[in-house]
Order: sequence, then C-alpha cells, then structure tokens
Amino acid sequence: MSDPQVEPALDHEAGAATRTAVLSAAERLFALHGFQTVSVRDITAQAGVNLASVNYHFGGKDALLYEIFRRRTTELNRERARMLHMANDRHAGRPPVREILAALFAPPLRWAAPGHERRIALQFIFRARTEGTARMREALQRDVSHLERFAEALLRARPDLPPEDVYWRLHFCLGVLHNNRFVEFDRLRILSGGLTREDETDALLSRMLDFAEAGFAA
Amino acid sequence: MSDPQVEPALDHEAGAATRTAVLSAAERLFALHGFQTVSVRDITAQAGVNLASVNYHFGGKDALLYEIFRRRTTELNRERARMLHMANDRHAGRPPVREILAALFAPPLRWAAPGHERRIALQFIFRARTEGTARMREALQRDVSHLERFAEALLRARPDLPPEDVYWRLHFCLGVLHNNRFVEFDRLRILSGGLTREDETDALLSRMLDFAEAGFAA
DNA sequence: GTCTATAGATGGATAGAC
DNA sequence: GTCTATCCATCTATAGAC
Repeated sequence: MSDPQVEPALDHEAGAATRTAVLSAAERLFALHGFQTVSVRDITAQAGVNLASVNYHFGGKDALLYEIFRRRTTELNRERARMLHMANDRHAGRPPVREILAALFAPPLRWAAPGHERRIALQFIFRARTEGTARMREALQRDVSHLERFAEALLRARPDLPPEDVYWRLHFCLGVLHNNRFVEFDRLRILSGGLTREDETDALLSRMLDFAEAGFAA
Repeated sequence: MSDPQVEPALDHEAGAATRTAVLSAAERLFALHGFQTVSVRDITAQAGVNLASVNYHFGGKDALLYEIFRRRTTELNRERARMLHMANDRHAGRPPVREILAALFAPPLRWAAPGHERRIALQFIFRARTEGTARMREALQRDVSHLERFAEALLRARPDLPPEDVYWRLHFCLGVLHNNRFVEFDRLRILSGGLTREDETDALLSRMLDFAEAGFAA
C-alpha cells in the first residue's frame, strides 16, 4: 500500500487523484504539442500538481510517456480485435475484406470524432508513431501481434493473391488511416475550399472503406 | 561578397565548403534522429566545423532547418510539376488519373530509392510533415499551390464525381504516399516475414498506383 | 571566416523537510 | 505523498580574440 509503484485500484486511494491529473494533462499536452517540446514543468503546471510528482508516481518523463502509450494502444487494439472477432463470427471465420478493414478503421475513427473522450488519446497515438521515444518505437515495430490477426484474415479473404500483395495493400490501408491527423485535415480543408468535413465520422469511414476496398480489389 | 547572408554561387568561394558541410550533416542527422533531439553541437561535430558556424552562416538552428526544408520541398515539387506538365501535354490537358498520380508519387519514390542522393532528403521532408517547427508547419499548411494543380487535374479527369469526393481521395492517396518511411517499412517487413521488398522502387510505384487508381475509380 | 570561451536559459531529476 | 530548493547536464546563441 505504501509502495507508489503499485497502481492504485480506485480513485479514493491516496495519490490517485494526482496520478490521474498528471496522466490527463500529459496526454493532452503531448498530443497537441509534441513529446520533446513539452516539459515536465509544463505538465505539472497544467495539472496543478507539484513538479516532483511525475518522478514520484511514474519514475520520470519517459516512463510517463510510455505508460500513456501502453494504456491507449492496448485499449485501441482490444476494440479492434473485438470487432474483428465479431466479423469472424458472422462469416464463419472468413469475413470479406471490407469488414476486416472496418474493424481496423472504425475504432480509431470513432475515437477521433469531435466530443469523443478518446479524441486526444488518438492524436497521442498517431504522434507516437512518428516521434515516439526509442522504447515506444521499439514496441511499435516489434509488437505486430494485433496486425497479424488482420493480416491472416486478409490472406484468408484473398487466397487468390500472392501474400506479398496482401501485405503491401494492408500497408497502404494503414497509410490511409494514419494520415488522419489534425494538421492533414486542416490542409485538406484549405485545399478543397472548405468542401471536406472531417467531423462527419460515419461518412469519413464510408469514404475510407470505399477507397481501401477498391484498392484491395484491384 | 562580405555579407554571409548572400548565398555563395560556387564552392570555391570562401566559406561555401563549411556551409555545404553543415547543410549536409544537418539534413542527415535531422532525417535520422528528429529535429528536437539533434543539437547544433551534434551537427557541427559531424560536419567537422566549428560550433559557431551554424549561427554565422544561417542565423540559428531554426533558420538552418527551414533552409533545408525550403530547398528540398521546392526541388521535389518542381519535379512533380514537370511530370504533371508532361502528362498534360501528352493528353491535351486531360490526363487520366493514373498519370496524374504517377506525377505525384514517382519523384518522392525515386528519391527514396537506395543509393539515390536524395534518399535522406526525402526522409527529412517526411519528418517535417509531423514534427516540423511552427514555421515549417505553417508553410506546409498554407502552401498548397503545388497540390492545387494536382487537384485541378484530378477534377478534370473525374468530372462525374462530386468535387469533395475527389479531394478526399487525393487525401487518401497522400496518406498512402506519406506512409513510406523507414520505420513503417521495417514494421511491414517484420509483419510479412520478409516478403516485402521496399527497395524495388519500380515495383513499389506500380503497386501504389494500382491501389490508388482502383481507389479513385470506386 | 574561424575558433574558444562563456553567457544565459531551460530541462530532468533528486534531497530532504514537512 | 507533497513540496521547496537545488543540483547538474545540456542547449542555443554570442562576444571577442585571431
């Protein structure tokens, strides 16, 4: 109980409020401004807690970053796995390409919707993909276990294709997905003269699936 | 002549060798390790020049970064514009989607080829898209002039589609393109068990065009 | 133009009182 | 567990000798 490394089970344990405030402020600041530019001082100021609390509760800045990263990616991939599982059940283990890709796309798109409680968390994850710490990048590279299930499903859905074609197309689909960052949406809105509306989540998911499914069918 | 802000025309002018060494080392280090983590000290050490030379020749770290960024994006977009122009000429101003996208994809893919002298420069540009300075991100967001020509060409090629559909699909295509970073290739190679070969540039371009063209035709 | 030395600012981390 | 004060490393930028 007196060990601060042990994660508190409930909020009414001592120190849990501080811990939560730090996690929340850090996630938000990192997502909006980047990992290197945001300092521990920024975080604790925003959270209204003491400077030393980051070290006490998490062990340091990098460990704090990794903790947020691990939590969010685990949660996101769990949602994806659940959707893929349901698609498998609906189609006797051989769902069509579109439903597989929907399981891959829909959870992050839902998170990205305006007003969703995980909107910031998703931007954090996207940022971790490109500017994460060594530890995060290593985890992203090595831990492809969740993607493996998607790759297997796609290979089953398109047994006519050479496997390398399936892997490449999955890679392209991930590119389509990971391009959904605030900056890119802003740019697109400027380019299109305001025609594009990225806040209509369902419409965007349909567009992405139309595009990716057609690319996969080529 | 004595003004260090004036760009030297040739290498045998005094100081030009130092300038070039700094530019080259900075581009390489930034591309490989990120903008915030690489210090002016790292750069000057790698270039074998003095610490103060970055400030003398460029005015500071941010100005150096922006100089590299401006040079490379200008050069890349010029190549793209030239290819688009040639495609326009070949088809009386109305080239098909695939040739438009080829003009968008081929120059960066050529740069990314192993052994190409712009291989590092391209990784620099890709990195600038996500972790650039405020000045770079502003330039990326506002300067959509090169993309406008591509958007216009695509709108002409698909007058049957609602314009917003064209803009969205262009956005998806850019996602496919921008996902071509070292880290993502590494990940894909691990996932595919070594099946994917990103060093075969022509094959990769064909795959990307097949995918994107089909997505556009949906 | 080049170089050394250093100013000036900021950051992560920690010791130790409470 | 919290907080202040502080250590120490590192960075950008610059002054000034050569």
